[in-house]
Amino acid sequence: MIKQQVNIEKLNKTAEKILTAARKTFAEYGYSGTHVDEIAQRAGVNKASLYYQIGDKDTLYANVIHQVLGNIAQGIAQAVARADTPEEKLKAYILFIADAVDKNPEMPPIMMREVAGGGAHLPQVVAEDIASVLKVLLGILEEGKEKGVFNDVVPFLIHAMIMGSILIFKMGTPIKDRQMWIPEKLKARDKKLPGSLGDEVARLVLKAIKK
Amino acid sequence: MIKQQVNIEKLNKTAEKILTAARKTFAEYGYSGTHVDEIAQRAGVNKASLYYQIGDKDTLYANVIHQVLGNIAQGIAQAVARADTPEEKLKAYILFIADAVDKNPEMPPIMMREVAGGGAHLPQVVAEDIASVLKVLLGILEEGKEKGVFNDVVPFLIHAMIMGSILIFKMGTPIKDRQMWIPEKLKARDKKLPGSLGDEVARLVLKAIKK
DNA sequence: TAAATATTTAACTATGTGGTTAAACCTATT
DNA sequence: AATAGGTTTAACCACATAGTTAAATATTTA
Repeated sequence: MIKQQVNIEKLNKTAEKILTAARKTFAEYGYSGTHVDEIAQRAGVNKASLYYQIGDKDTLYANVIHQVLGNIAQGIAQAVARADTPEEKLKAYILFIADAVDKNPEMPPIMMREVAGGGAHLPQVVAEDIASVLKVLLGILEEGKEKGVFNDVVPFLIHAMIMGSILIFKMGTPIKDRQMWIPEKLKARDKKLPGSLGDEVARLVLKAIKK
Repeated sequence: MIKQQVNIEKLNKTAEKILTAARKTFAEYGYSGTHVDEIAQRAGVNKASLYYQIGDKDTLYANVIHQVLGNIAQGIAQAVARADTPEEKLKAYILFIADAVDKNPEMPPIMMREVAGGGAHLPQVVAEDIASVLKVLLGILEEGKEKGVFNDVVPFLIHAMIMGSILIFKMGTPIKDRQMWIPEKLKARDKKLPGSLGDEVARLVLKAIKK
């Protein structure tokens, strides 16, 4: 599953159109549900051109997933570094992820399907990026524990809680709102999210682990 | 996408084998990634027999998803009813879900892919089941708020937090443990989950929303 | 401008996949 | 045992889909 990466810096117009179309299509239908013909059609290019510019379906997917998931790591590290206390660092961490998800609406479905599939087509580059994000979280939690502001927690469960809250809320809301038989109270209540999703998740998680 | 439901009560051996194989295969590869031939092969029956007993791929999937997601609703309501205080009810709620996931390892991947796909092939029966689960949670949170033990929260975000924590932790752990470049500290720490996953999630969520 | 190179295209191929069919094979009833 | 109804099966079909090819068309280089 490890395929060549297209140099994203020097992408021509055609390749850009293809990758954008691929990102949307993979996000919508998943790897197996996506047809190369549809990507070509959405991009407005001939299928052979797609193969010429990027490569086969696997390569296409590897590039998309790298583009979507790969570039978050360093951003997080920077955002966290700017904060002082463990509380502020954790808040910065969560806000950055929530913001990345906002700016990158294809990320939630792709990540969720990837997790659901056991990371079967995760290229190593991306897995390493994720690992580095986890390492940042681990550092924050340890510092908080040492300084006596956080309880002893299971780091990966905190990760699951943060990512899960954000991903499921993002993806679940449209489904919920489409269903008529959902109690009105629930819909009404969720409309008035106090602040951003990131703010709210940060509040809850901080309250959950603070001493 | 709404298809006939096979009467699960009076299932013969063949149909059972087929549905079991289908459940595993759909969980592993998702709807589009699953091939009817593989289900038949895993079940040890001829493909035509599969069509004779259950129906086409859509019907097969609808039955699987109903079997996996549908029967939780009433169980939750009962478990919650047995508890007295809102805190105990919420704990019972979370423990029941964690337990259901444990007993039903196909549930996490199927649910996650369903959410990722925007609930595109969710049969109405199942969607209604999920709605009733949400209604139970809403009741608990409102009671807690009225009695002054819970803060004012966004119910669907609490739902996302509970489900997200459980699903992502369950599905993410094997991926994480397979990756060599994950910090050893993280792996070691997670080995000693104090109590069950449900216990830990319940503790965190309760602490997050308690006044 | 002309040759060489890069890029795009329509048409094609091979294979995979969902679904069907008609015959063979059980199983129970008379 | 003979018959009828239910069940399974091998073989088959139509279509979809990933990937290729060789020619046509831009683009760059000399």
